Amino acid sequence: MIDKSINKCYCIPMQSTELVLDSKKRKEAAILDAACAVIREKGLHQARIVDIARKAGTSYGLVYHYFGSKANLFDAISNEWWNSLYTMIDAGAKTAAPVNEKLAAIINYFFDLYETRPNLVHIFVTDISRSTNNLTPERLNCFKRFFDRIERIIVGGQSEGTIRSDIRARYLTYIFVGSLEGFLSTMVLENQPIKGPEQKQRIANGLLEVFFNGARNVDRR
Amino acid sequence: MIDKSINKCYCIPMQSTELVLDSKKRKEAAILDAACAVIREKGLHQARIVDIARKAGTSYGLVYHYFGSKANLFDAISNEWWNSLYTMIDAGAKTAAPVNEKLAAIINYFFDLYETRPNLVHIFVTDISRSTNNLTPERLNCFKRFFDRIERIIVGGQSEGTIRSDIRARYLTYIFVGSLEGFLSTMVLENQPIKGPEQKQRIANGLLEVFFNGARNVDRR
Amino acid sequence: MIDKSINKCYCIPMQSTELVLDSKKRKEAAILDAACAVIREKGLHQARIVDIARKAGTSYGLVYHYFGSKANLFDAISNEWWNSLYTMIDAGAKTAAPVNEKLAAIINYFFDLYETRPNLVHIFVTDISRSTNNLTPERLNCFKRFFDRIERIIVGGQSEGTIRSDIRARYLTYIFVGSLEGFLSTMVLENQPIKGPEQKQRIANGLLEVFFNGARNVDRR
Amino acid sequence: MIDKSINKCYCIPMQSTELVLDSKKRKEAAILDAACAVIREKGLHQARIVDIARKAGTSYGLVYHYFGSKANLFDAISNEWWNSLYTMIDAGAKTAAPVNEKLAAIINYFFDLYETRPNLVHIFVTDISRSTNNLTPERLNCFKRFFDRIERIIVGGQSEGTIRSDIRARYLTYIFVGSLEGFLSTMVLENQPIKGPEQKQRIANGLLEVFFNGARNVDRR
DNA sequence: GATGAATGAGTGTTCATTCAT
DNA sequence: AATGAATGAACACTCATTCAT
Repeated sequence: MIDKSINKCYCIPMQSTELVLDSKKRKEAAILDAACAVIREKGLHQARIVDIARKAGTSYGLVYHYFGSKANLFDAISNEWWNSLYTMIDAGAKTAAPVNEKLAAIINYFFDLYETRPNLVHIFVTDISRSTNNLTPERLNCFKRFFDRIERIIVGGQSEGTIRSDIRARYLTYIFVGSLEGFLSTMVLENQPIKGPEQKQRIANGLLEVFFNGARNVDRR
Repeated sequence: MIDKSINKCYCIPMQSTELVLDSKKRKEAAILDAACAVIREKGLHQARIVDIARKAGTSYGLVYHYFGSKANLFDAISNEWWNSLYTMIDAGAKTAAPVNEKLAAIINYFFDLYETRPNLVHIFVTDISRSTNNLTPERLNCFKRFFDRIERIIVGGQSEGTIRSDIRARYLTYIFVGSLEGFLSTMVLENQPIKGPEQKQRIANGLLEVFFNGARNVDRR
Repeated sequence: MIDKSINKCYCIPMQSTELVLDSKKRKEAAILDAACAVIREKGLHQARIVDIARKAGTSYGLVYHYFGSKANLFDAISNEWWNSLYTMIDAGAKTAAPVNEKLAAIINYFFDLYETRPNLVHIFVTDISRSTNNLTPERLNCFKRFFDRIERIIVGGQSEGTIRSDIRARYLTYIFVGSLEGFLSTMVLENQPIKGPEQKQRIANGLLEVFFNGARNVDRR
Repeated sequence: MIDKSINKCYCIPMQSTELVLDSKKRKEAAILDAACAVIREKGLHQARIVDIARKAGTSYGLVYHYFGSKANLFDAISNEWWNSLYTMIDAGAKTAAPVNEKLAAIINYFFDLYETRPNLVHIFVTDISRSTNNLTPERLNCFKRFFDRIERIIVGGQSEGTIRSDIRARYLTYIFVGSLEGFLSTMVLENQPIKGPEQKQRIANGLLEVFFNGARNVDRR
């Protein structure tokens, strides 16, 4: 259900079916990969183009040749992040799956991505989400589009009666996304790897459980 | 229950009972206030010492006279944030109040602070929480101390049987803090003021409701 | 006998046999030359990188491109000084020339250099020799290596019986180098040019004469 | 024969005969002492007024109250150095002592001073002698006056026939002072203390011996 | 006299960006 | 396409000096 196309690494997959992946694309991908690694390590502002180029095995002139500016380079990363995310959510939204499955898919998407492309998730949590530097209206919009999509799912749940309507869908959206990001942030900032699929499942279940059924001890109800 | 001492503004309270608030403290406070405003507006990295000084109505030399370096200045802000937070939580923790009240107090603390000192909350959401620049072990520790306190409250709830024990207290902590931060982030980044005490109450209730009882529509159960 | 390779100017020799002296080396040399001039004029500390760049006809950014820092730039000058000096002494030391000729060669080296590259000699007398700023162990070592080489020559003289052994070779070294530096310092600080080869010869002879035979009037002995 | 007044410490001698040494003088002396210590340690340029004041146990405002500026403070040290030196030489010059005794007195003056006030000698060797920063005509004049006095002594020796006249008195002056400074520099820069009066005597003798009789092995003559 | 708050000129250094080769 | 030499705006920070108290 989940589009995992984002999981593909930027750099040349060894067993690529296309025999000729032209050098241009290859370099571009190497630069993007390197950019993710360096930005993750140092943060967007401290990430120097020279470092990125060096890590990508090219000259820094080439970075400008391909991307024009540091801002553009970051935008390329950002856009890829958001587009993958939107695509994934939209693909799920079309299905007739119940709300909890749709939300589960989103949670899994993030955790899967954290395993395959931790740098990107790190950048999302830090420089994409919160940097005041980057707080252009355009960038805020990316977030709104994300929230809107989640909200639509939740509204869907409210319409079909599976989600309570006495709390605004927008608020529920913030709570859902906030919880998810809370987990990701901690893992990312403390550099914790996910220890096996069971832990991933446990966390995902915990998130969904609390979101749907709350933290209250049922025995006492 | 909640220690609101942090709410006092750094700058000279107009109706100060102490007639003499020595000039030194006054300047220091003015600089801290200005720093919060500028850092909030531009982000830590883009905040120039000259701007802060100008906004504080002093020369930039004085900023160094008092704080020694930009990093120290930011640390002063950070420390004040964390210490106020710890103090508030600890004060609440001592009481015999039920878990939900303790958590409500924490939620209220954040939302009240957002009204009285929005700059500080903004900085928390952006530069204190997420900046990779600042990811020193010491700064991670501040976060851990915060989480540990929340976790202790939740463990308390698990012991007394009001909070379910089938989900790790640490996970519940991430969910609780994440939800709360989710709201704050949105308000902060979209520059939304809280429209009156009713809205604040509605949000706070929403957060607690979902955390304790979940988003599921009870009718359908 | 004396290796005069150091006498070559950093900047492009007008009658260079190599048609292509790549621009990179040329700029680097121009910067070093300019650095010598500015440091000589203002002293290491007062020498501003901007001045050096301007005198070299480049931007100050390029100075950093090539040398990384002011300290590195100064080290480059220093190292060149010391290496040339060591090379010269070592070349002379290998020969079977008598001690007085070896010492004469060293004296001549300094005075020749003072004519061809007065800036460098000036810097040696002031910033290389005496600056407390620069008194790192590494820099002291450079001096020690210089003294060790002179001492070895003098010990050679003591062994072969031409130099008295009742005074420690180390002391004689200090006296020899001190006398030589005494002359250089005066010329350098008073900005005196050497007036023709006869004066140079007279000074060199005076130095050697007194070092070997003393200042006492022989008639009276 | 040698005026050792310079040896007195700036700060209050415990057994002062004047019972009341007014606080003003005391502070001034403390500042001068501290200045010597700090300048010796860091070099003139790196010596901060704050450091000097702190070491002197006063506020930096007071340094300005007494000395007006950093340059003045350094001049006070410089002047004291030169005046003591001139006084000492002039006192010796008036006597009918033979040249070698006069020069011996000068050598002893320096080495004695190195024991009692090493900081001052250090500053002489580094910042007074060689700093290009300080190369004002006035400061060069101080040196000239020193050299002139030595030259006069040597000319005296040439007149009375004890010193050879085939080498210019000025050159002999450079050689004498250079040798002496060569020793001092080494001791100062390597932070070597003089190990007892015998070593001091040995060095002084060596200097005079070589200056008068040369380094040549007499057996071979 | 004594203090230290306040000032701001001055400078080393970084780094995105341009462009000739 | 690819390189890296060259540029200069921008900024943190130092520290001598002034001056109100």
